Amino acid sequence: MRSTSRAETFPAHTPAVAQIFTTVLSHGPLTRLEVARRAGLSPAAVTKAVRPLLAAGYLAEDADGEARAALGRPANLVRVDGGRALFIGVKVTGDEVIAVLTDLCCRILLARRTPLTDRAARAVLTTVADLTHELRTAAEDFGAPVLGLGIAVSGDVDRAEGVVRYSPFLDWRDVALAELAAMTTGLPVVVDNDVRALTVAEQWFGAGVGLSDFAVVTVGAGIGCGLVIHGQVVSGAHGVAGEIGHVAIDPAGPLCHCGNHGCVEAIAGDAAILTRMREVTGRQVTDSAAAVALAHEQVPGAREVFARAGEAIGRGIATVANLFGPERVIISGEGLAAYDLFAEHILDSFTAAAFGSAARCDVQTRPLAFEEWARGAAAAAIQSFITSSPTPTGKG
Amino acid sequence: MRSTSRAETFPAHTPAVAQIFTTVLSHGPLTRLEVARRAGLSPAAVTKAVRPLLAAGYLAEDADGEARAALGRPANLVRVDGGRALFIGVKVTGDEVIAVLTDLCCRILLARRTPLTDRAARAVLTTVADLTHELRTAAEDFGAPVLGLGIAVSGDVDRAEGVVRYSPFLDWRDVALAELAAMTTGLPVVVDNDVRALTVAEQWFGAGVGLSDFAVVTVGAGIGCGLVIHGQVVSGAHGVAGEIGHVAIDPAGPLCHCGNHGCVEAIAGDAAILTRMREVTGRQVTDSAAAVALAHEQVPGAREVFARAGEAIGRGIATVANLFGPERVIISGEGLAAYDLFAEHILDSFTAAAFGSAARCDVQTRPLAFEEWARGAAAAAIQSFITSSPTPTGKG
DNA sequence: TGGCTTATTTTCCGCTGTCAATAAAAGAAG
DNA sequence: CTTCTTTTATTGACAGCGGAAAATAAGCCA
Repeated sequence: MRSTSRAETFPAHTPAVAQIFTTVLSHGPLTRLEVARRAGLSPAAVTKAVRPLLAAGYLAEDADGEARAALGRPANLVRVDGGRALFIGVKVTGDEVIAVLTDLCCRILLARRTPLTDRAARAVLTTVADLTHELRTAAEDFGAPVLGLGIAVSGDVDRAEGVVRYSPFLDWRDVALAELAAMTTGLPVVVDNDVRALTVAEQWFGAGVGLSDFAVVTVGAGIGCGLVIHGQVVSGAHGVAGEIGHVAIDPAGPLCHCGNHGCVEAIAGDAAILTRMREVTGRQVTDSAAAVALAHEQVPGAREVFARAGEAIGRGIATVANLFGPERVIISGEGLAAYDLFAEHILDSFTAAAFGSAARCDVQTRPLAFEEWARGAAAAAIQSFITSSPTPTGKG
Repeated sequence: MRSTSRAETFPAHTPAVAQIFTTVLSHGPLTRLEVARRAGLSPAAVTKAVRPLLAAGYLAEDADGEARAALGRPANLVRVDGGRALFIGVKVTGDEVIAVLTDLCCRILLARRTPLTDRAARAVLTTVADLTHELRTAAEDFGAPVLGLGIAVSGDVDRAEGVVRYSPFLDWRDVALAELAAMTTGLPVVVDNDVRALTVAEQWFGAGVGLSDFAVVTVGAGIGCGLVIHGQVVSGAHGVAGEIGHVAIDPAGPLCHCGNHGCVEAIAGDAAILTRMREVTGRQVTDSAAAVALAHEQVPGAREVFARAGEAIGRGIATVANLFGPERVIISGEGLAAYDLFAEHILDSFTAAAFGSAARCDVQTRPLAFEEWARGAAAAAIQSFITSSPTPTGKG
């Protein structure tokens, strides 16, 4: 997180405050007593932590809960005032930049997309700055300040340093994106890997709320995976983790760009599906939509291409489940457009390949709108805003 | 942890004390200043935490460090007094029970093994109790009390509850082993999965010291894997994790007892190697030693069997590395007896299959003496002794 | 014997979160 | 309409942890 201007910070002077706030953020309006139970604190601590947050406007008190227990003093529900602060999330792909404006509860207020003609860092930075400026201007209508900018990039990203180590799609190496973007926008900036950002969004605002161990699998051009273990997003000792796309499941499978045979991505990635679809049907298929159409038109062999892809994904998920035993796996990604073609095969092969209790893992799917990646970036910015302590506390 | 008698407990009234103690335990004798730095605390806090531990005899002060900086007041090294307390670790296999007596530093003082004729829980319990009694009697010579008993069992074990949910090798289901053993021995008892226990031993006393993300892979009858992520051992939401043995790497591979084809264990487990060795050489091979001998004798095809197994293990490890990005992978297990036949193939296929930075993961091997599994159980007991807080502090 | 340097201890001190008591806000009971 | 009961929220005293800074200790070196 870099910032040039002295930006507004979150008044979380103690871990307990941050924890209480995130509890309210994730679990909707709650009574103070309920918050105390969920956060493992005493009610007194909650009262004390909530007061400054109310005063600062980050929390609000609902007049009254509708459905009330007949007896006793009525409870006052505490909720996050989403309108108190705004955030911008940006996803940079090889072709375009997508930006969203969200509130503190990570609800999307506005979305913008701009095609990208030049992938050089400088050009991308300009586009990001322009979009940010545009959304910031629009944000004035909402009467709340924009307090952070999150940028999601695929590849090897060092979030702590704000540096994109290596992004194959953009052909970037060691770009200090957070620092550059902070200078041009004047906002605190978080840069993170796109899948990890999406995982943060699920952890705080999605299907991962309340779970300490889950995985997010994204299906699309690449096959990615974000892991949350012990309540924390896994980044890997060398900054890379969750490479489910390059889990090799079939030595006899097609050659992957990573040099191995039978990676999940080499079977179920968009490009792989297109290639195979061309081989099988003999037709010119140039995009995923066309491939899906062929399958829906019952063109001979077309469905089998998706079946094979689904099977590969299912086996990849089973591998994840066998290795760390998540409570839930959330499947998402642009590739889900073809989910009706996949679903059964994913689940079947997952069930077959999951060992013992790992099969008890709950496999869900979640549609992924095009702005969702950018929302992930916003979630990362929100997370950083809340947890980045104003007091310089090191961690061992 | 269940205990019938009021056992001696560790005076760790605050997390800082436990952390300081484990720092000294893992990182050998240290000056207080050094401990403070490593634990991220102030020197004052260390002094305060160390005092009661010295008084209770768990820590001791070395008169003086030999190699001293020329200048300034000489430092006083603080170390754990291993002789202060003893622990017993027991590993139960299908054939025998192995027990070790260790000191607080998890150094093995004595080891015993007893064949197992009856796998019923009652019979095993009797054997465990006998061995425990024997070691406790012998422990009197060391002039320190035995403060805990750890039992390691393969299969699905719920450590928190002390229950063996399901152990295929023993054919146990829902055996409340900790409670039973605590009743018969009067010691605090920890029951854990064998691979997890071994992982704890590596984390605290072995090659995992100081690492927050690493994996332990065991090669033998089964292929197992213990994971430490974010400094904690991964247990999985349903109590099962690290099933690297049932990661399927080749749909065309041999049928595994789990019902899938090409699991790592179905290629590289002891039984798989023996079966394949018989097929390839046409000889009667009944144990692993014989298989290793054939390979060493250059019997045609024999080396290839091990090569194939090594390759499977390497690919399994690469899968772990791709998904979690550990800093290190420690390979161990009885199967390492054949390591010279494996090594190259494991490393080659790991390097080939690891994606990007995952290949930077440090792959080590570590010989595994027969008592090592039991030592893991002792490590679990030690860990539990130190971290189980006397004050009932819940965690959310 | 001073001076210098580094290690350890001491002495406050702020701060956090708990405890126990109290206030608040209803409906229920008389 | 008052009083009781029940549940929620708040208050204020308090204990304890860990930090900062200053003091002290313990050697080397002139």
